[in-house]
Amino acid sequence: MTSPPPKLDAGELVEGFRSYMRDHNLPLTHQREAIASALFHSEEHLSVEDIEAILRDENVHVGKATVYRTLDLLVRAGLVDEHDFGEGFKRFEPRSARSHHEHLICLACGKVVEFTSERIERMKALIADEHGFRHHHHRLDIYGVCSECQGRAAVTLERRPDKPGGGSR
Amino acid sequence: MTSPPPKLDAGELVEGFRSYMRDHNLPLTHQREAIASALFHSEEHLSVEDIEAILRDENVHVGKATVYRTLDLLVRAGLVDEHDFGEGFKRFEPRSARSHHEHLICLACGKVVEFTSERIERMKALIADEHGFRHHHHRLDIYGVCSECQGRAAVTLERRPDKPGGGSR
DNA sequence: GGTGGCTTGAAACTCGTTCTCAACCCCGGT
DNA sequence: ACCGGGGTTGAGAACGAGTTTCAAGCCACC
Repeated sequence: MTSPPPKLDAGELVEGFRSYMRDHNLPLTHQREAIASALFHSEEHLSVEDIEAILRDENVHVGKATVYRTLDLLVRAGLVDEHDFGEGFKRFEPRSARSHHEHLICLACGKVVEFTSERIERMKALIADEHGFRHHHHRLDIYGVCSECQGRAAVTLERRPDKPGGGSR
Repeated sequence: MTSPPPKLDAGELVEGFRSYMRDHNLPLTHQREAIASALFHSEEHLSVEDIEAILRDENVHVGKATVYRTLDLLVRAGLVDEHDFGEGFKRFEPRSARSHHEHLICLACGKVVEFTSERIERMKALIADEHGFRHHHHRLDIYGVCSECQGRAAVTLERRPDKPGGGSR
């Protein structure tokens, strides 16, 4: 959906995956490599469906159970982050070298923009502390309409996760 | 799960619901009143299952389709907020007179604590602006372990929504 | 090359949520 | 009070993301 920006360290991630597998005595199958590679070479926040489509385009057939299983593996390996933008399904994103980031989601076109904020990082720790919580992780998603979509006349906000008016799945 | 704090303006909300129905020429059925009342008189973030249990205890039988439909109605009426804490199902909360608030979720016991932060309110607008987004709404959930659960020895973080290691549904 | 154990894929299954449709109820008019 | 029509209800079927099952297959080490 967004223009394809410079790839980040896909190679590194693939290498990290290989060594994780080796270290854990897990076989590195073709399927696993294909899935990991598809995800690592993408800048998007991919859904399982997206991943299946990419593999299909590459004429690699992988059952969906395997896709789910491998994504689980990647998440547990710490190489991929799992997100729920309230669409009714999950999205996955390679964990880059970049620090933790938040998301801006366009309600009109679905585009996801990432950003970081030192201040928010500090604040969340403070707030957890204030309430006696030991902070584990957090999630900040800001939903709005991106500049491009604001241009288009009378944008109807179809996808409105976690808010009034949200449609069906 | 939490101790029952002073009820907020349940009566007001029920009244608001009645006038919304009247204004929109929608029939006010027993089922709808029962569902709205159950939700408005609760301080918790209720799941559909929770609501069904409350109604069952009151010996009011309501089909689950109706529960979902009525919740939809309440959300559209702006009287109820819908939340997704990554548990695989939604939770509903009466929209109190209080301003928008964020959530602190205990990964061990599931307790949800609400808080507000002027600074975060301002920051989210600023950030949206910076990226050319017209801000619509946002969601900030902080996951951690509450003070009570920190006491219990070796708490295993079973429910880890939106993060590595998250279990099944 | 053989072999043991983990992985795979298809299909069945789970579970939250939505849809379908005939029976039913609310409510304004009488 | 009674009617009538349009929205509502409930049971169950349907749906869709995600998980489980299990026999067949592949990886890696010998």
